[in-house]
Amino acid sequence: MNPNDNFFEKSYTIARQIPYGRVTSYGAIAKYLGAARSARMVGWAMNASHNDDTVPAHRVVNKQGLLTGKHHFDGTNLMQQLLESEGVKVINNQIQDFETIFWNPSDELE
DNA sequence: CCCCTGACGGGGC
DNA sequence: TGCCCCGCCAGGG
Repeated sequence: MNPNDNFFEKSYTIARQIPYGRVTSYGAIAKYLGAARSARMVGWAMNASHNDDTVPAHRVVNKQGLLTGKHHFDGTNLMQQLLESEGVKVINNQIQDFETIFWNPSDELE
């Protein structure tokens, strides 16, 4: 990855590699980027990615598997709908079998 | 320029 | 196990 890319771009690069039907967390991305304590910035990056439809921001949730960012999508549960359309079960903002579908960039990427 | 907030997470107690 | 506090850093008031 190009080290000259800014934090936002790096976050997008990782997010774009999340496989269909899988999810990861803000912290996992931050950690992979070498900024484990800046998970909030990843959230900020996702917020700024609203214009960029190539970034699957709905596949990024918090470490518990909660859809904490659903309020930032259009409508009330667009984020949940997007996930469910990929086969991800969501009940009361909580992703089911979270540990099973969790995709860790630190494990899958180099 | 200072203060507060936020799609988070870890560590302390 | 759970609550609370603190670091992180970009933006807005």
